[in-house]
Amino acid sequence: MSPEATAKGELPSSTQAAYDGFLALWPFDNSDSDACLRSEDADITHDGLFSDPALPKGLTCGFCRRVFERAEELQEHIHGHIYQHEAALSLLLPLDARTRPGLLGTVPPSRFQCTQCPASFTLKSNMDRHEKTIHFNCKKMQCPSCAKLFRDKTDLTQHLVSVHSIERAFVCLLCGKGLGTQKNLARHAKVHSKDKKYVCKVCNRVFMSAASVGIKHGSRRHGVCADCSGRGMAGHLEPSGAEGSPEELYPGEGSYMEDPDDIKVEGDEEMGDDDDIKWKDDVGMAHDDVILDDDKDVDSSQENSGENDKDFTWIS
DNA sequence: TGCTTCCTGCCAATAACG
DNA sequence: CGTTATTGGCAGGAAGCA
Repeated sequence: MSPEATAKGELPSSTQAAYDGFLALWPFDNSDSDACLRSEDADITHDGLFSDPALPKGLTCGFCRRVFERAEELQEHIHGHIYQHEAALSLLLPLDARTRPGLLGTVPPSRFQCTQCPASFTLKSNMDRHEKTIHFNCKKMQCPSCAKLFRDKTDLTQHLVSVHSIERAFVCLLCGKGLGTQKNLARHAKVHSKDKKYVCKVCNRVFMSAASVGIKHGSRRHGVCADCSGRGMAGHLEPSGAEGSPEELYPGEGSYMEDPDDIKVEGDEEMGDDDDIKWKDDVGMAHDDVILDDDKDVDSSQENSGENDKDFTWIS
């Protein structure tokens, strides 16, 4: 994250990720089938919360729809919601973002904030799109085969090709496998390319896909595999076990590094065939699986041992 | 300026494999 | 059955166009 970007108030990727996580906690209401009209129908209270016109006004919680008999009870109840959300956000956001004024209450300059949730966007049109699709559940493109709704033509086309079409227009030149979309072909190509593997910076295990690095939410952002980020973390901690969370162990921008200079496993030529890949010996993992053999790997692993907390080992 | 479209990355679900 | 690879869908950024 450049200072310029910081000065502009843009969110670091980790912060945006925290935002994403927070959005999952935000009480979206997509239940209204006629939600495209909702922006006109719905009332926004002074707290910025939805008040459903169909429910008794002023006595219904905009978060959970609980109905109260007295306004004071409702007010106290809503404050509880707000406290919960702010507490959750304070845990999700990096320290600098927590302390930076404006993040919880307003948008950074040059960004457009959604009127219904804390999300902000670089373009107003993107914000409008967000509000329509997320808050008003307005998706115009419908699949003629399964009636599933999509945001735009591209998503629908991708769905049609990948789900309903037998034809696989995009063929892998290396294995002949056909894929429905260019995106899937590009992703499939990584299977053959040895220059795109993902290595956990704690245990150095190599994964074929980014999704496999951290199945569990969040761990991938720190370049730590699911094992090391959560349940399996204890095995890789210092005996003192002082610092517990992956966030504490691997702070920073939250994004993985993609710097070939930091790669210590000598990816391309060292790995040879995929079958040659094995687990690192020094982490005590199962040896049935693949690992980067080669003395160089061991050496570089040792070199890297003291800087595990520096960068995500991202082979590219 | 607003809308549409494409590109991209992420996550969850599922298939494949040992 | 556990782990890894693959896939489909979602959503934000940004370019193109009227």
